[in-house]
Amino acid sequence: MADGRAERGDAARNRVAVLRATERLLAQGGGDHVSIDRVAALAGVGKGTVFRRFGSRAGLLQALLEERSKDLREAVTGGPPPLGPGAPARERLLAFLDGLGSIAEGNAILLAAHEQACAEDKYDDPSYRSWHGHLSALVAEARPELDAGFVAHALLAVFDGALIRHVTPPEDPRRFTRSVRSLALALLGDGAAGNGEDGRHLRAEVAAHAPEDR
Amino acid sequence: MADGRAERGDAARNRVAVLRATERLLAQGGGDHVSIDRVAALAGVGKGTVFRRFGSRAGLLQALLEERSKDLREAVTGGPPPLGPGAPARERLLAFLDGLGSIAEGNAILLAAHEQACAEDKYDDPSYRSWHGHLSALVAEARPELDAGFVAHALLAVFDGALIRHVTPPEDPRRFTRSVRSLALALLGDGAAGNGEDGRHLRAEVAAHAPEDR
DNA sequence: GGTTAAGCGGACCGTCGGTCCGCATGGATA
DNA sequence: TATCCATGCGGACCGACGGTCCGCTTAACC
Repeated sequence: MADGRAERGDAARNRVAVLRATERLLAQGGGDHVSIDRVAALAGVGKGTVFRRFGSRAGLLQALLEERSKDLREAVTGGPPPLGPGAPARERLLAFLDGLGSIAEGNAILLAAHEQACAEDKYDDPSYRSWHGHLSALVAEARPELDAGFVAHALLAVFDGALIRHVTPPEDPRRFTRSVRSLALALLGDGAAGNGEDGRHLRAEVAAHAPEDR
Repeated sequence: MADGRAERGDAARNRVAVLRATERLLAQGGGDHVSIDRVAALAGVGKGTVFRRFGSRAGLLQALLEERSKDLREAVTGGPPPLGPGAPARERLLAFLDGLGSIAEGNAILLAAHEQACAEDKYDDPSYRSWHGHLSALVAEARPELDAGFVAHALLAVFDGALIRHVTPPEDPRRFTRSVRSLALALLGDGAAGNGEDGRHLRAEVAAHAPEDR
């Protein structure tokens, strides 16, 4: 966006064709089933086109992932509380993890494929950096005595495609997100502000900072 | 071990040659620098031999990793406290994480290469299963109200080769292990002030999922 | 020395991610 | 509508990879 030149019509058409082909392949086979050759063939496009558009296999998967998490990103930066600014850090953090959990549960295979493709560069990926920045700011605010940066890495480390598949039984597809939430609660010291149902206990041991964001 | 047949002399010799070649390549280049062809060539051995011995690239790296963590495994199962049986769960857990941290810090590249090679099967790897079993038993004992299985996965998730390299500055090679320890302390509730005395609650918010993963 | 199963090696295979470059075309301009 | 060229296209091509196969060698036991 904001490029000097606008994207040409055929280019735009091809981009969505490639993206759609990728998700179809992802859905019908494992992550390693998605090779560039296959994607290109299914999209009815040359291989070179895929690389011109996305740079690499990792870039392609990244783009798809970004598309799937765009809503969350917007909600986090500019939406209403508790995801967006305005809510206490602790609540924002839990809400964010819930949101990320939903996405991750629905895209475990994509996630795994992306991790595989990124290999070492995963932590330099702008998308990862942004989640990490957000999370670690919230951790720093909610629990200043912790090493926020590392805790944020640790929380994100759990969003591993293969792990999600490993701990998700077919009959309980939301279990992963619940587990993440209870992990976060244990880390933050489970005060209040869980889900609405059992918010009866309230604990003020570690001062929860007043609502103030950023 | 305990095979019907003993290992033939040349086979044994070749096995160590391959292992040594692998670690030399690992040391002198990145994880992707270790291809089977190169390993075989450096070991002065045919490619087929490597596969006969180790089954796959993942198996080869696994074997090397196992060799590097053999001491820890023995210390954990049969050694003196606090690593071995006898110490309180909390202390054993911290000692174990320290031990694993040391290994991981010294083998981040190997670790990363192994993760890359294992891809999806990582969580079925016997070595992973064993660490996970140990950790989750300790967590269950130290903090019965937590979902021990998932917490154990979360703690292990942090031992990611690429992450370790990412958070380890050259001038402080032990930083990762310290971070892990403080993470664990936060999770277990840091009995910071007193030792056996732990000022925290014991809340029984139902966090107990079935202790079973798929 | 003879026998035989275990081990060996490297040619071979299919596939992959990625590059390259001659050709087609969208779309702004006149 | 005719011209023009940057942008984009496609698929042949490349080197490298993990893994297999099979005819030959050899260690170890009688």
